[in-house]
Amino acid sequence: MSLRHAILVLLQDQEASGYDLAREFANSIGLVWNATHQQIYLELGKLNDQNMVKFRHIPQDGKPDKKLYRITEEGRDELIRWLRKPAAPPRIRDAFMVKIAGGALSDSSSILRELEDQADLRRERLSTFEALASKLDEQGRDKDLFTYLTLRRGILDQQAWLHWAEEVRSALNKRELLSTSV
Amino acid sequence: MSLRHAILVLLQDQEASGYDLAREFANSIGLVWNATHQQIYLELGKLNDQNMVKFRHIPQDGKPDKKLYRITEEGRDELIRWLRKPAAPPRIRDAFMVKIAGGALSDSSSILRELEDQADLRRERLSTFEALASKLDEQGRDKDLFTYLTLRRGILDQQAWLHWAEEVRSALNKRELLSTSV
DNA sequence: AGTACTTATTCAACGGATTGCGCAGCAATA
DNA sequence: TATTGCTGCGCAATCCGTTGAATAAGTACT
Repeated sequence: MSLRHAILVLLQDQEASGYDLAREFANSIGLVWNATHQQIYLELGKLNDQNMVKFRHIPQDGKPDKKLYRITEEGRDELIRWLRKPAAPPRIRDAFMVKIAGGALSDSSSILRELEDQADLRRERLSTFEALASKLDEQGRDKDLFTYLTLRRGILDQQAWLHWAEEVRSALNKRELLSTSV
Repeated sequence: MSLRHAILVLLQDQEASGYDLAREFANSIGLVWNATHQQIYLELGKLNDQNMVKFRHIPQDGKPDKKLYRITEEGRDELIRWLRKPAAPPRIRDAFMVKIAGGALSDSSSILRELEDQADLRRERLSTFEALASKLDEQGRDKDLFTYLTLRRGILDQQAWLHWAEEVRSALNKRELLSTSV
């Protein structure tokens, strides 16, 4: 429901092409909302039809032409309206956790293997978020306070996950010992 | 993609009706995967067509009749096959976080108000998860190890969120002071 | 020279998910 | 007595999202 609003948030302070937005969805906002380029182009089309954004055509040579979108008055109004009404709690859909819940069917070693893969991913994210956050520190984080707070959310989330992974490791190792000693 | 697998996990150790499953999706597994009753009934129909589950008709008096589903051999095979292949990382779609990212458009007070609403929800969840976890403690948590680990994930997640909320509060209060002193 | 990646947009098909509705009867509360 | 809530199942329309592909020209690497 609010891919549109995520796009409007991004267009708030910059004019951008669909391609630009897709890149940002892979990085900054991606922390909080995922979208593929197909979705973004589609949504930009709809937003344009509804006069929430407008674009100008930029011919380029060497590269394909692009459309630079900017938010309109109506778009900003819509965004503000949306910001005012309470957000629905996020739906949780974590396939890996479904596996954990059904873990009794697997053997510990294969769970641990996948746990490590997921942990690698989390560690990677953690260090990129930390790098971005410390870059903000240097320049004073008051200007980009909300970017900073978003990053903090990501950081705390990864840390909590990694801490949980520790618990899983020790619990499964203990279980392994019990089953082999019998 | 894996609502079906979440259902199969639940049917592993109990026979259940669509209604029973819906309740569990609102509680235990809901921690990890959300689904509405419409989705569940639809998926049960498909699973039945594919012989992953079968059901028996239970007439009841006072209450409407129900269908009690149980997992079949084929269902268990499918589940095990799915458990073996790596899970895709969960897509993140958190509308409230989009609001935070676009927070510069709102005033601090309305952000703080919604933050408190969300915090209430998290605190509520935290205490129900903790209650469930301590119930497992008493009976020894080794038998239901994976339920316990799933609960721990939920607990750590809520705690991390609440910790983040603290950071947001102090950051926004500081910001408030700065803007009023100018 | 061939392969692969980046910039840039778009379409089509399919499947998953949400929203809204409908039926039906019992129990409990206001 | 009216309303709300619980148990229990289901359909239909629509929307959202994913997957896969196509086009097109430049750059960079092997």
